Amino acid sequence: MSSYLADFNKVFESRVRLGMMSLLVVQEQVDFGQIKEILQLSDGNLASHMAALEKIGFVEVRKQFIGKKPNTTYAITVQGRAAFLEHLTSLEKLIKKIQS
Amino acid sequence: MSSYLADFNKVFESRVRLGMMSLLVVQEQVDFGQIKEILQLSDGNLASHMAALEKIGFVEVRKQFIGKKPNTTYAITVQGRAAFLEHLTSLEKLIKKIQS
DNA sequence: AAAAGTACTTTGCGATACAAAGTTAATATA
DNA sequence: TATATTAACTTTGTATCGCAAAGTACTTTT
Repeated sequence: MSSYLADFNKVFESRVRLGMMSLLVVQEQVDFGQIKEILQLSDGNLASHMAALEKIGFVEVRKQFIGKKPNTTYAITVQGRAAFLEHLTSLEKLIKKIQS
Repeated sequence: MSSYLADFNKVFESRVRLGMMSLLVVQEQVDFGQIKEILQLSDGNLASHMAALEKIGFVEVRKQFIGKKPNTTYAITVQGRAAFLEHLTSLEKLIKKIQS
């Protein structure tokens, strides 16, 4: 791939993962149920995309019990935040390049 | 998919097509060879992604001869430009939403 | 005891991305 | 005139992806 597009992170070439990161970057803690509802995902789809973000260290999982119910919350990591903002920055640059 | 991400055009969820549209939106005429070199694509990959953009009416093909050599140039269509700018606009909105 | 909730994992399939090789048609070269 | 080259594809094959649906494990509610 050319340097023209080198800054775009491949992991963000997915609406689902883009959506997840968007949620996580604004809200420090988001749980499974919230993400599922907001992004309208099936359990499996949510789990697998989140696993991908986890695997590369962009997201951290926190498992706890709320009352008697299991609860899984996700949080963005420092690297995840950096990578996502970098990605958005290169998109912004692209937009500006186009507008000028 | 949630309304949160509904504005993102699926056809632009590809670095190659994103790159092509970026080139075409700033430069009215881009030919096969230029795109190939700038985006570092194989002939086949270029042709198939461009065919996808053509098929949905975002790009127009112009075939001509330059001297005695065949030359294929691509140009963005009105709809293509509109759709791409819309896509970028929703990304901008996302960025702003996040920054606020 | 049965049903439901939470968070997955597995399965299976259709779509996608890509390189590599093959194709077509013209031109240039030996 | 045979062969190689160039340009622009198309075809083929493979690996990966995205997703729904079904299955699993564990717990709680009925």
